[in-house]
Amino acid sequence: MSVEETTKNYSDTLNLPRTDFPMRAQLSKREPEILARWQELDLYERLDRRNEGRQRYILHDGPPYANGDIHLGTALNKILKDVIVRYKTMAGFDTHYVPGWDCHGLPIEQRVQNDLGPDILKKSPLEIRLLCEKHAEKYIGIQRDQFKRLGVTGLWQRPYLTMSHEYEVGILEAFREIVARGYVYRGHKPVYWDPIWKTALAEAEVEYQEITSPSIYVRFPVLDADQRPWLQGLKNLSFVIWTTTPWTLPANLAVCLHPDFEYVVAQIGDEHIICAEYLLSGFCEACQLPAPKIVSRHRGAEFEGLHCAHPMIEHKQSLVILGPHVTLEAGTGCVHTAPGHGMEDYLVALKYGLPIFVPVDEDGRFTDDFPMMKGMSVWKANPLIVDHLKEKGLLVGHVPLRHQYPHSWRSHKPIIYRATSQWFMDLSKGVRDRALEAIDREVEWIPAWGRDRIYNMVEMRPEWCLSRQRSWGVPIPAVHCDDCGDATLDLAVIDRLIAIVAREGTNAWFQRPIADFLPDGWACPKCGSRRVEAGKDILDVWFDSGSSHIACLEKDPRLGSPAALYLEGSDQHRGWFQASLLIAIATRDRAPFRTVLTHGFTVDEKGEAMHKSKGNVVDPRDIIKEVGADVLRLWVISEDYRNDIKFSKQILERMSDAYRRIRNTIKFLLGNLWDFNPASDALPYPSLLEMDRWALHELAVLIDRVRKAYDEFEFHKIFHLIHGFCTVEMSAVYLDIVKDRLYCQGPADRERRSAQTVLHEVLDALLRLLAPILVFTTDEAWQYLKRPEPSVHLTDMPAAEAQWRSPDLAARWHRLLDVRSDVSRGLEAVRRTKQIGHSLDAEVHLYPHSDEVRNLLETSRSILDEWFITSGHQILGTPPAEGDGVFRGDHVTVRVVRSPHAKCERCWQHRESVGRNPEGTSLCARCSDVVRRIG
RNA sequence: GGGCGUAUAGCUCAGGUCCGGUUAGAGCGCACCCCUGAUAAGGGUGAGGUCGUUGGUUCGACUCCAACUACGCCCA
Repeated sequence: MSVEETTKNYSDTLNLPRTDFPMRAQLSKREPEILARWQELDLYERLDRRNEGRQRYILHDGPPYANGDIHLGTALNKILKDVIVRYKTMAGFDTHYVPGWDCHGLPIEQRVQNDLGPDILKKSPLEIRLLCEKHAEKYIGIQRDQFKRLGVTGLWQRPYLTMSHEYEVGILEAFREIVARGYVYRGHKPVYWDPIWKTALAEAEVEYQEITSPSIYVRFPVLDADQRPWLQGLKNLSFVIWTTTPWTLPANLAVCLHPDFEYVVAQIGDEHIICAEYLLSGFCEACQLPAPKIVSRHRGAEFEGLHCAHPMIEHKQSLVILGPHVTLEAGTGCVHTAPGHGMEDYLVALKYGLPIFVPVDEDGRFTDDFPMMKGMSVWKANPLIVDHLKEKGLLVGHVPLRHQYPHSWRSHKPIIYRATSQWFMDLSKGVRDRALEAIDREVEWIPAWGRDRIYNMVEMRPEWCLSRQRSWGVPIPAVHCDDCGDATLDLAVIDRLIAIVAREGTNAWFQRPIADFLPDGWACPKCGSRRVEAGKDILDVWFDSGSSHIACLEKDPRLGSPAALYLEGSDQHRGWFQASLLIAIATRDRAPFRTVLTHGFTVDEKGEAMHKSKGNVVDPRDIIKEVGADVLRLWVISEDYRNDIKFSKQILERMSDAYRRIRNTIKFLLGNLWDFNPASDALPYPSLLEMDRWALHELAVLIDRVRKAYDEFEFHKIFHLIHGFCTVEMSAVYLDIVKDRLYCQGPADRERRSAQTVLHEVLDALLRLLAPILVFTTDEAWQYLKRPEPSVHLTDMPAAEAQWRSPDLAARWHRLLDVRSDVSRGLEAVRRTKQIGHSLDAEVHLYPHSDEVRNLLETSRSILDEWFITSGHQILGTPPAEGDGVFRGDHVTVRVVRSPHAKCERCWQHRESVGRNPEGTSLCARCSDVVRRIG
């Protein structure tokens, strides 16, 4: 018999690991198979049924927009939600996760319009709406498949859609309640306006092109200089403003100054002008004025309340006001303010209670409100206005300017800013204040700074403009009078609409005659006319999604509002969280969520945002194809999502490494449990070897910490805890050590069963703890455990047994780990000299540095060889000098020598007993005994 | 320009927080070594950080203060 064959034979007597659980994951191939199995199992239904009746924990899904494929950020968001939902489910809650989609809105309408091209002219709003609906349906299907592929579980067959009839009813009910409470009013607001198409445009529909505009400096003569002692006696005193849109001057109502800037009164010839000091010289140069002489300096705030003569309209005045939006980048620091034609002008006008004056009609022509040029287009009026100013001596300078100016994406012609009639939600009648109160009293914000963020936003935001001049959305059921032009919101009309929408959807508003929605004999409340038509405006889509707590949560008896948790990106402090909060406050007088959790944004390795133009966009589908959804999920939880979440090639490689390590640990555990039946083979806790009880203590610590991290949404800690446990406590220490017992002892020996008992507990806990994260891998492994539950997802979170926790045991074994580290370093030093290879070739002489360590070692003698994986040890007295196999560690000095004994061919330990057995084999006493017993 | 954040080894994270004080930790990766009975695995040792920058307070700051820079989100 050759040596090789002998070795092989002894190999056969070992209990080597056995499992078909593959080392290589091949997730991109295996995951779809597991998904199919879940489908067959009806896993979601089983889970959902199991949950029914338990305490609720409702994570309410913020609906993604039903347009395009999912991106990395969407994937991250859904994975985070899924981890929470799955954890809470396994922790004993009824989670009933209903995903949703946001279906209405401009992006889809725009896509449809683009596809239609010029044909759009021939389409009615209703036809456009049908195309939009189709588009949304298509992408809901696409995204749903992509989410499922990520392993996200939920009620995919019955999601909530903001365009469903049921949901639309909910939106209208919310709107009705807000109308009923008197929070909706008609007001004005400037919008981008295309005078060619006579239509409002959204920001996204505006493109910028370079044009030449008249750039003029205009005097606003001060009428009441005598009100300020420091202005008295100054001749020809005026503010000077700068504008590139002379046509907005007729609509001027104010001159706006920055309260904190330094302004000067400057003398130029026989006149005095007021402008920001910083801009004085530049402006004089531009207007080719002689050098000014500074008369006095004042803060902007000191001019507030003065009046100027209106430059275009006789007997009209312009008020001097203050605003923080004034800049020193160009002009004079005195800003011509026309609230009907500029967003900032509008906002500052609201503060001062100025009217929103719009002397321009939908064709871009002046109205009766500016009789001088009535009927003339603003573009034609521009030069005439400049001439007029020159005649009146108000023009200080005129310098044509090339600059970027907004154009319509449809007509490609310059557009104007123009205030139009809109519906608003009134925040001033208590809604804002109650919302602020709720932010502090009713909601936990995670991270805590989310509170400051949304609080400031709600506090500072303008009134909510609810109306949009689009087709794809929920109609605002206003009735417009043909005679007086008044628009009315009538609860009876809304109720009729709601009843019809429940059956037909909101298309009804666009296709049925208005009479269907009017109570008998309905007439315009203002003029009594019966000639009326349906309003064409739709609701802001934020109102759609912001109604979800009514349209989704309140409608489903399994859900209910408020929800336990909303979880979205931090952009939603302005978006969904705020819309939801305002609607809930305005209709239910409370917040719709108890906790709001936010995550950051996915960025590239440099921490920069992902943009198509930058070419750093990552498609989650590519990652899934390359490494699988479980690795992607592992990445999601490994990063602290409260900050920005970085993604890079390197990070993904590290994640794949980490995944492999976890997978291999699972494989090793499975491999050593092939002949272990927990019911009959597990040892009771008191019968376990001490080292094994220590391992259980470590497991208990892991379980406690991981569960705490789950409960506190600190997922990245879970990654580090579990990965560290697999790598350090298990692979590097416990599993490495326990291999001897597992392989070499008799299959049913106490030493082996004790270790297996622990391995089984570890594997069981590990799979459950990881189940919400590695949803595929843990379930794949679970099948090899042959448990009654067909899926790990139908089990509960593990809980550590109280008796496992033993701080005394832990303290003792942590000291032993310290010594082990010294021994390892000593072994390594000798290994470098090639005197030993495997640590089993060595015997270690230990010289403790303290009585405490000596005592520790003396009382641990029976396990020291196993613990160090060496062949023999001695505990000795005075440490020798360092050098030649002697290493001075932190706790012991170690001398490493080659074991003088022969090597057991079975367990590879060097033992005095090797060969001293009746059979005459080159085995140690332990192994010859085992071999004899197993025959 | 405003509001809210972030900035510790190549990567992912700890920590020191409120009471500033000896050599700032872990895992991964990397280098080198060992093993070949977890094997496209496993073990060991080791090298990596002026804790974003600059000032200030202090006997002493990564930790306190200020300014700045970069990056992110939301506004303007």
